[in-house]
Amino acid sequence: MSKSSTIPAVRGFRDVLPEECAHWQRLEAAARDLFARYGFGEIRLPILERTELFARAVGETTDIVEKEMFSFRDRDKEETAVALRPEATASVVRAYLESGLVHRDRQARLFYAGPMFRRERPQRGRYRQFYQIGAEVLGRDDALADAELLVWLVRYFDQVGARGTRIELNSLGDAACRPAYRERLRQFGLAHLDALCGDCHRRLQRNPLRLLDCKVADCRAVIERAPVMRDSLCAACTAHFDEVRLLLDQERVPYVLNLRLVRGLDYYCRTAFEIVAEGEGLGAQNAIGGGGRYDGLVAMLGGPEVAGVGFALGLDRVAMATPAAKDAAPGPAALVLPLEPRAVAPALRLATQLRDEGLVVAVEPAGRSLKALLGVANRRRARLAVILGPDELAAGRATVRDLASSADRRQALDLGAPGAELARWVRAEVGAS
RNA sequence: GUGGGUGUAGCUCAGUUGGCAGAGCACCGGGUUGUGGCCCCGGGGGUCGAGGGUUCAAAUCCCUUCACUCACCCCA
Repeated sequence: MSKSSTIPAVRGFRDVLPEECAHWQRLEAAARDLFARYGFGEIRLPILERTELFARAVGETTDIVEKEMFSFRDRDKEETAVALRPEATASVVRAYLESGLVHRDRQARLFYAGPMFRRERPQRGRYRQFYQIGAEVLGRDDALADAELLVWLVRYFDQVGARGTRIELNSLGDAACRPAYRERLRQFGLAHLDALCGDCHRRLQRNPLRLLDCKVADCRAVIERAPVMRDSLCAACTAHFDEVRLLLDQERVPYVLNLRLVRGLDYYCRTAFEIVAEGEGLGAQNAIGGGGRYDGLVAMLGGPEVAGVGFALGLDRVAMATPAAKDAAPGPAALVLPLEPRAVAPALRLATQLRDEGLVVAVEPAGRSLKALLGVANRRRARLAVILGPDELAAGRATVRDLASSADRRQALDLGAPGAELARWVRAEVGAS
């Protein structure tokens, strides 16, 4: 007689329940609408890719690839290493090349929405399965493309009512100027080794740029004096960055320059940005979006030299930074209440007819007292209770009770009438109440 | 991966120096033969996160473990 135990969800994985889903759908609908206006088409991508794709695109030595991927071997002959995608840009570029989009029209404007997976330690706003909405512009190396994305983001946050969002902007340089800067920064770090924290020692080995955004006070004091990327940008990168900023200023896109902004994925170059949400209980995970330019990525993934720029929004976090609809979901227009088993079939008949006419209708099972059923109707916030008991069956007419006014329309609803007529009657009652 | 906090009813939480497992809300039923909300009465619900140990006796003390949570790290 042992009670079987429940099976919990996997660590870091969670359910998004209807109430929260309603909020998410609003956020997604707003994004789709705005994407359409900016000429983006949706792309639906696989959730599973070859591990190699991310290793090459995101970077072998990034945390994401080194220790955060859900990676395993498929049971095919080659035992292919596959992974749940930790991000989608690599997939978009893979699809762009594989589908031949690259040949049809070098420029592509694509958006996607869906779950990503990273095996990090869960915390508020950080889940092992999280959702991103993202956009990519392929085949465009001009500053206009970068600026358009940022304008999109500002319009989006405005549209969904995200409060306290801030765009942080930086330029990371390109293949011509970044390596030299990277080396200068590394040398600087080595020269101040004993003043830097343990994390920074590791960063120095793996990704010197990361020194720039260390949060330890002692490190920051040192980093203040470190060389700045902006002073190391080549002429082309400077010109590109200046034009992006000029366009943003023209469109009155508010942003703050953050010369210490670094992005974690290897493929970023030139424009890099992050959207940070202040307050609103996001905790430490307050980056609700991020993106930038990745001009070398297409070539890295085996394609021609094609530029690209894009962003991703963390839907879980955007949801936390935007107000959910305050008023609870409205109840059904009518709740049909069969008082006895004989009334069940007519109840379903009636409900189906009304639903076919577009009304929101619910039906309760028989077997409970009228009192109990009306209690249900009240809790569900139904507008009308449609009562089907012995009297109603005999008369062929349902009693309809208006839950707000407590007014009964006894012998009111002709069960033999066609659906459209029933619906018209119900609509009139609901509208009149 | 590292460090801190918290796990008791569906939810929010009490639970004394170790001594019968509790409250509020929610749910179900009754108070009214077929009329909801408010009120009154009653009821069902718990392996006290899990496993082990100490003890006559453990929700309480000890160890281990899991989950959640906050920060680091990382990132959306």
